[in-house]
Amino acid sequence: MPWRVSPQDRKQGIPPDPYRIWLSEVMLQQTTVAAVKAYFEKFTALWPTVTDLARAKDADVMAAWAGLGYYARARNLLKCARVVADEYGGVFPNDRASLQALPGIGPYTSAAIAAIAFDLPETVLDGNVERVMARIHAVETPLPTAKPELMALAQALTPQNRAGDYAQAVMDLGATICTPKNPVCGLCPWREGCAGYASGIMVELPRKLPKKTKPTRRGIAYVLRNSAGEWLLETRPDSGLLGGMLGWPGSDWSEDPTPAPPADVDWQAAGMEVRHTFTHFHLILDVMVSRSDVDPIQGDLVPHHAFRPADLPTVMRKVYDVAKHRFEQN
DNA sequence: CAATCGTGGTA
DNA sequence: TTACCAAGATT
Repeated sequence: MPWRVSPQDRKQGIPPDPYRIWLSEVMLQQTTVAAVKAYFEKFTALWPTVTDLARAKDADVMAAWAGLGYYARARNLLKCARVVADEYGGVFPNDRASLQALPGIGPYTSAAIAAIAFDLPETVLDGNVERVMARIHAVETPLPTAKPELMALAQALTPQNRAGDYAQAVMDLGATICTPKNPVCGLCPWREGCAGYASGIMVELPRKLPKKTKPTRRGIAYVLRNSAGEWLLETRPDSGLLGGMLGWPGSDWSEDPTPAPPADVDWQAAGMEVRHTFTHFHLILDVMVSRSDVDPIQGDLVPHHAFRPADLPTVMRKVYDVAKHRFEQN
């Protein structure tokens, strides 16, 4: 993983870069290593230091984050970089409390940075550690009720030395051996001390409270391109779903959406709907397209050369794909 | 504190 | 096709 200190660097006494540890840990929140890698490389290439990131334009950071999800992370990332640059002289604070006071850094991330970047004996509790602790101690209390109990167990095992390496080792174990499904107990170095394995219930742990089913909402998205090749787009409000991201104007997303065309022109149905699933609902979007040169009621016209579909969040890129297909039919 | 907030891979 | 899941934070 590109954010880890290589064995050679470690041997030469080269310490981890708190900026890279912080950036990787924020990107890894609820996100797989595979998805993060390319984004981490892109961000560190564009902005090698926290001071560079602090000077970036908001729109550039949001565009670079597009596709990774949980966009509040990107807004908080930039806020955090600016606090570190302006109030800490570009140097991350090296204690748990100061770290957790920064935007976008919660209990897990503050502990991870403290342990991994500063070699402090803090305990990290993420989904991996929860699962490993629940299994080796056969904790049958369901999550999230079990969190305090699992934290206490994790703290009891955290070593005073190299807590960061220990934390990463437990997370690696959870990611590769002690996996949610089909754990590879035959290869596990902790098998002999594992109460879950001994009683044969390891696969069922950690238990979780049942989840609610996702409702389906509908909506209408409008894609307009004028004769100059400009696209009608809008920057979404800073808070809420897809906050701060670029998108197509549209209706509300609800059981029965009200049409809200962003310009009083002739709209054509694209003929194909877009389906997308968010954290807590399914969305079905009807796509309307138009070629016209009327002044828009809402949104901004973006020149063709300045518009990159990759800057859109995924649901909006799906809308673009459908609209593009429709435009190319004529 | 329960709800909100993305996406892509996988069984 | 559907549901579940992944190195959580914020309100």
